[in-house]
Amino acid sequence: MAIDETVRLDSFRDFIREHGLKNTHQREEIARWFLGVNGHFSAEQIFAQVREIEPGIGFSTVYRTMRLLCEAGLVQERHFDKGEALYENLSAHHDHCICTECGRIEEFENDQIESLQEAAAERLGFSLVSHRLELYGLCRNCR
Amino acid sequence: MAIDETVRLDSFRDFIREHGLKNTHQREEIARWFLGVNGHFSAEQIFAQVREIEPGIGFSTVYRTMRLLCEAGLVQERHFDKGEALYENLSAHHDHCICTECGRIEEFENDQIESLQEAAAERLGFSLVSHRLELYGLCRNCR
DNA sequence: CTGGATGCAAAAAGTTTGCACGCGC
DNA sequence: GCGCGTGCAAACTTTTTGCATCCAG
Repeated sequence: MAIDETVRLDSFRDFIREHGLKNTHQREEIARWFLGVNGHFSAEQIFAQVREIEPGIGFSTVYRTMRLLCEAGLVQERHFDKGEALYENLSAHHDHCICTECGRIEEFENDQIESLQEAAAERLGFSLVSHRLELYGLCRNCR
Repeated sequence: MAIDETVRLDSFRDFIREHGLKNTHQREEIARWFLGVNGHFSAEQIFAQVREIEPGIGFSTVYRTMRLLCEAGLVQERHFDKGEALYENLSAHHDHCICTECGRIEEFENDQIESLQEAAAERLGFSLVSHRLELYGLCRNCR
């Protein structure tokens, strides 16, 4: 995990360099923090966390850097059932199971479902690029 | 479909009455229009359409009525990959296949996937209430 | 008549943009 | 030094709310 984080951070630095951009302090700190966590965070949460490390940081820089991380293919922006965007590290693919009561999010993967999806898209004449599967229900503690 | 629409409209009227609310002109027109269409519409689109029938209508009334329709279980609010909310009639369950190029949305259903989802949720200790499955890809015309 | 519903405008919430200054390269 | 990046504030977009008035029951 620490290793993976380092690899991903390097991959972000490469992305920056390859695109003729600059590797600033702020980008470095946002990426370092975000690539090291698991879960789903809003821009506001990321801002709050990174501000503890880099006090002068601005909101826009968070948005701008998160967009960069998305373009670099390291992060994905998601909209669960609210309007607000949540960012998530993109590594191995997985789907989400969300508790409607307490908001707890579990991740899972299921190859059988994946291949049925592929087939379903094909039947509609689509070539499948990606998908989104979210299960909503009550978790162990809430039901 | 015309029959179904009438049933659903009556069901909305019942919901209103049972909750001690009032069956206003505006609610009636919004519900009548929306329950009669297929597809996914933003508040703005609904507003524009209903305004042709009921010119004086306000934006807030659209939002308020759509919320009522959701509470009545007749409509669902969805967020595809943008922040903006889209409303959809909730009748038979189906999932969505979305073209990332032209935005075309196809609906489908697949019982095999449904039961695998049930099993996957169970394995995580969740009792499944609902789910959301969206396939993204290129449609026949765009690929 | 009376309380909920409406339309408007203002406020919120979330996100983007313009701009002058600052700092990587 | 040049030009991209930053922070700030203002603008924008989408949705919600406060309030005076209106109208359904």
